[in-house]
Amino acid sequence: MATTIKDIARQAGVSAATVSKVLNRKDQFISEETREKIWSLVKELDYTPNSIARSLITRSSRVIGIIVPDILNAYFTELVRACDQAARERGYSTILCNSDSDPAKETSHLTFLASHGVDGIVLAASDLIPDARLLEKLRIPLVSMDREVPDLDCLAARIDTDYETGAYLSASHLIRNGHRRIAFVSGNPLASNTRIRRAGFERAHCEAGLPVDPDLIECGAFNHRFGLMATRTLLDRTRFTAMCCMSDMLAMGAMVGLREHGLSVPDDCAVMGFDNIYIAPLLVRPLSTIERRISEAGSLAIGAMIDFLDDPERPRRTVLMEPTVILRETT
Amino acid sequence: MATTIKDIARQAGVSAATVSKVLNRKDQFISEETREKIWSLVKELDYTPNSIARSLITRSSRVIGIIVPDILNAYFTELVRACDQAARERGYSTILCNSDSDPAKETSHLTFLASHGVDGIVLAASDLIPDARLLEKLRIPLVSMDREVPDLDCLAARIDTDYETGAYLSASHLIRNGHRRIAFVSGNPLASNTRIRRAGFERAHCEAGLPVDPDLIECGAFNHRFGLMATRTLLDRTRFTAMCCMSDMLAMGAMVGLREHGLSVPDDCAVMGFDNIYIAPLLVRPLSTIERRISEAGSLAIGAMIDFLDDPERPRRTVLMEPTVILRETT
DNA sequence: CTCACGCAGGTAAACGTTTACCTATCCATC
DNA sequence: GATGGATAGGTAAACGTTTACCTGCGTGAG
Repeated sequence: MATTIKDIARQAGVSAATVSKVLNRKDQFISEETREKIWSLVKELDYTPNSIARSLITRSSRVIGIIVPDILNAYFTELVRACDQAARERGYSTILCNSDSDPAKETSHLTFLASHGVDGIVLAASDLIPDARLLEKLRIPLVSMDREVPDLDCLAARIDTDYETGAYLSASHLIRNGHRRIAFVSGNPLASNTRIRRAGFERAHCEAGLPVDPDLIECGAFNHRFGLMATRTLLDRTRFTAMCCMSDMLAMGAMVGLREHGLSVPDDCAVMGFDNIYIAPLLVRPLSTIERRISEAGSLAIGAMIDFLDDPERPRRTVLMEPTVILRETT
Repeated sequence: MATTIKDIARQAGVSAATVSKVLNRKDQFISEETREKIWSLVKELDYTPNSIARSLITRSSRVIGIIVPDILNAYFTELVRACDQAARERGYSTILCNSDSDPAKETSHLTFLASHGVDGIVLAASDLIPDARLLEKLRIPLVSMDREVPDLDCLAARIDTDYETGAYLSASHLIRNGHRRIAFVSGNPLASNTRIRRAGFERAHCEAGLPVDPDLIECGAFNHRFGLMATRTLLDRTRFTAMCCMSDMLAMGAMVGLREHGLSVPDDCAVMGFDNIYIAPLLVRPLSTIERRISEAGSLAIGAMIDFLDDPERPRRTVLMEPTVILRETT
């Protein structure tokens, strides 16, 4: 049986209310003597307040829920890590949920987090738009990252990356290097974060006076498995000298596919990634990529969330992060 | 304001107790009619029980805490993913904590998890032995993974890998391939999971009648940063034709170090990893390694935890997983 | 002497559930 | 016609906190 506030109160010869006041530093009207006695009992009995009981009454848990589509994708691992760290620095904790890009799971995580009384939810890029009705109903502050989300009044912030520019930079770099047939590999073709990247990819072609061959486009998912599959499909179907992958995980899969076909990177085929996950420089052939400052994004998300929790009236933030190019050895 | 059990009760014209009974399927003495009315109201009002209130009274949250030293290490990402999945399949959720191999953080996570009423804690490999007094006091079922932990009665299971054999297999493979000077890179030299691996490494040498040169040993941490640093140190200090890295992350760092020195893998220096993280085959030079079945380990951990929660009297399990060799292109 | 106020602390309700135990009705049995 | 066991459901306490409001007491001003 863990120590409760009542144990402290009894041993200190005061009421539970007094102990609570001291613990929460609302102790301006508590004598120095009582205060000291309480603190020393707290230490002695190793008392930790029961967060559950506290949450029940205060309706605040100082916990933030994070939903990502795939924690195995190193991008999200970094993001989650950054969120968690930022949260802890501000006295919050996080609960992680993995949706597998499955809307049903996402919905169930949303209700799970709600029933566990999280103070806010960070919803990271997933292919689909969440059930607006549910979000509306939960009334839990929400920070969306890199995804379309309806404009609810519980939307605390929106953290996005300028995908259009990122994809444009990636394609432009390859075009400048003389490539004329560039494959484009990205996630769910229906999701905005793929459509927008494709627009940037096409703009680069347009400005260079190059056509975009639909045979060079493969969209499906952002993981390495799809990167491999897409590369196999592309290699069977057509010819190209470079690949513009819209995530580093895709690029890693793509390089495996190229290797299978005996093609060397970057001599036979250049590869651009996107995200600059921490593994990118560790691949034995370090990956050229687009830097996205994952940690900063995670930190921003949590910061925005907590700011909103502190003061829901403050104007909503929407941050658009500018990507930059990192050149390594694959291009 | 979320719907509560009282809202349902009022609208159904029954007491909250009745609703609770129906919801928890303790409804043998509730009429079919009432039961249906309640369920339909639950659907209609989108009622989800408040887990906090429930936990408070039942003293069970159906949440399992997981503490890992470094979520960025792909090994732990996979482990956490597997734990989470296994937990969800059995109706539990997980809360993740990252200790950065810092005993102080680990302690604070332990009390955090306790105060949030988790039903159990999975403590994954970290360098140090946790504060036994604290564990003893928390009385929360514990599953330890790949680490030394005092023999408490709240220890539900211990999931370990046969590191001795793993390291032996790794070194033996390299010795069979004709290597005579093999570097050994591992984590914290004081931790048992490094000492044990070193024993296996030495046994392989012993059986082959080879000496172990202390100059070839570098122990520090299991991440890729230390892998890189250790490789630089080793290259400066001595000569070797192979590296026996005790984690894949170390191997990834090592390969970067070898590359810096213009050495090619495996021609100039062979590299063995340990863990078989999912990234290993994605490195452009796929990594030979020791397979550890991370997912199975995670799943076992959670299974053991929940079995223990279901029946604390059942005999404790200690599982020792046997590693196997996976040969790819780095050796 | 009264009043008001500052101080130190107590009282009890509340948060949303679960659950042990109680009540009331009905029907069959002796 | 009393007893008793199903059946259907209600009552209220409990979980561990927080917090609005109350109670004395002492003291200084009027």
